[in-house]
Amino acid sequence: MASARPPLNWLRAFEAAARLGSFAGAGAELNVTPSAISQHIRALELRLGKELFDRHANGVRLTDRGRRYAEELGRAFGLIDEATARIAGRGTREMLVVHVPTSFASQWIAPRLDLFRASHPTIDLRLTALDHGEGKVDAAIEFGWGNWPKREATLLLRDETFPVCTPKYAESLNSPEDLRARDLLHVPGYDEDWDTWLAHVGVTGIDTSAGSFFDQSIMGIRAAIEGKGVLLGRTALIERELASGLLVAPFEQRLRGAGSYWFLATPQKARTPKVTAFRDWLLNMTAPVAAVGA
Amino acid sequence: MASARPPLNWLRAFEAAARLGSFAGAGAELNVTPSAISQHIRALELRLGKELFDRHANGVRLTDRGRRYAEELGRAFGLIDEATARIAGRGTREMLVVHVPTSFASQWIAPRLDLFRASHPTIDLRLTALDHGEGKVDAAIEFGWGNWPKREATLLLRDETFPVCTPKYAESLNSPEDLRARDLLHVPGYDEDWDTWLAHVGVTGIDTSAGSFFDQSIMGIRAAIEGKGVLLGRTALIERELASGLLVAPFEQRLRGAGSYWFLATPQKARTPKVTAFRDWLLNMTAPVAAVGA
DNA sequence: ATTGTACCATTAGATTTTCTTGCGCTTCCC
DNA sequence: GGGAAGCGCAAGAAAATCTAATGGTACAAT
Repeated sequence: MASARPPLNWLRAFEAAARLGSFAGAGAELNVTPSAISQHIRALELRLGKELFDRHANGVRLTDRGRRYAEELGRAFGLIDEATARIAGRGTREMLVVHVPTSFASQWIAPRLDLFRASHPTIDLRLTALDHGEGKVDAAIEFGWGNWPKREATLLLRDETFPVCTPKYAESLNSPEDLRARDLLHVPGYDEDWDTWLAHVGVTGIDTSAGSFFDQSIMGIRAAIEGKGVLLGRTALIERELASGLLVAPFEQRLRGAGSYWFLATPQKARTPKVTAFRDWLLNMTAPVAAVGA
Repeated sequence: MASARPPLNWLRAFEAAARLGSFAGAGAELNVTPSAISQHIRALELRLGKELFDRHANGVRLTDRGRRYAEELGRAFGLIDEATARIAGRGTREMLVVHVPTSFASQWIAPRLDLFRASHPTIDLRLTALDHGEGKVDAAIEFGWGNWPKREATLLLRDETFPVCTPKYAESLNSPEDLRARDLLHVPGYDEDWDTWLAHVGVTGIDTSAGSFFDQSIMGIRAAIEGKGVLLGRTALIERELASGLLVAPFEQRLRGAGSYWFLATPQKARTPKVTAFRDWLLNMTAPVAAVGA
């Protein structure tokens, strides 16, 4: 009878406190303060009309009743964990759900996933480009300026913007002026676009309203790889293509943008081990940066 | 491993939907909208990386995986319910926690508890005078004007205020002027006090700053029963004493106050069966009144 | 073919639940 | 005597949950 069941979060707090022998220990396991645990257990006792712990100034002790209840709850939670592990098919592994731009996921994270898996075999990643609403994902990676409200923002990558194309396409590009006669590939949505770059290198008279436009960088990258034009690329998303020679930078001028890629998580989520582990791994994979609390 | 466990409320929503075969059915059982169930299950599937339901425009169908998972979760929740029933010692009975003024609990509810228990044998009551903070109690009974924010208020009792004392004490009280030479018993905190009543009956010159003062009506009632003075009593709290003759009203003038006793619950709590049952019972026990949404 | 009903999906914002913070207290150890 | 550890409490902040509104589809009834 669901309606006689106490709130499950209270039971979770109680079971953890009983198993670990302290509110402080339970708080550490559940990533909350001991005060939160105390309030849950107090509420549970109010609801049940029974004392589960004897209170002492230097710690709590389970009552006999509390110990029996905790044992049974422990078995129930064990069943839940086993069922979840069986259904998810990952044993003691856990899922980390991250909201990431498609291009960053494909171009930057996917090529390194083997490294993450090797160093964190118990964490499965789910990268989603969709917005699932508040609290449904564990963390996010966003491009911007780091000033998101209510999120801890950790700087991952500063980007540089510069033209790229195939080596063959580059043969006819000796100076930026040569872009006039070529197809420009655009990915709108950033402050740095063809106008910005051309102004940066002091070239005028090129029609930047022409060319092909893509909603996502990865589409433009693919078009460039297929030799369909010159893409205004960004470092983070094409470093493998540059390294392999699939794409080259026909000019050496690069534009340092104001935006960067940031790792975002709410303070509560940021404290969970899997989020911490992923963030630290990302930081290891990128240049040293300082975390900026937003 | 607690950290790989999905949020328990998501599991609860999923298990109910699976067992009842619809999101609408699960919503009805858990007193939430089907939309809430839908969002929880979607989030769970995101977290697990597995589909638990096949979606159809006219309803959902469990996948095989979903059915297996729901069966195991059902067993776990069954363990939780059994353990809770064993510890609480009330089988399928459930606890209703109500925040009530001490005097109202003792003087009005307690004398009728047998009637409530007889008509609702599956609901145990816990009456508490303490404030346990938001969301820790299921409902409240308060004295006031019915304008609490965010609470559904149902009028229970309008009160009348008038002097009461023992029959023996009343022998020397032929008119309100006779109160001048007697001990007044006060329960401060109401708009209607001795000053108000005396003004109401047109009597002046009685020192209402003298006498004994009690923080709770039940103390004053006991003092009156012990013949220690004349209490300015209120209908709801002394009807049994009046009926038994322990206390009498030496004068017939009664003061209709502005305040009343109200039954309060948040809209969410108000929808739960046990809260509904208790409120309806209270209404049956009191004069017919109209519910006022606050 | 049309209409009504039932159900679920999605998004934005409201509400509720949960949690943190700050402070206070006690016990125990050094 | 002082420091460390632990829990309690209340107020307010943060997070989680939920509702409302709208839209869509399938199916049954007409």
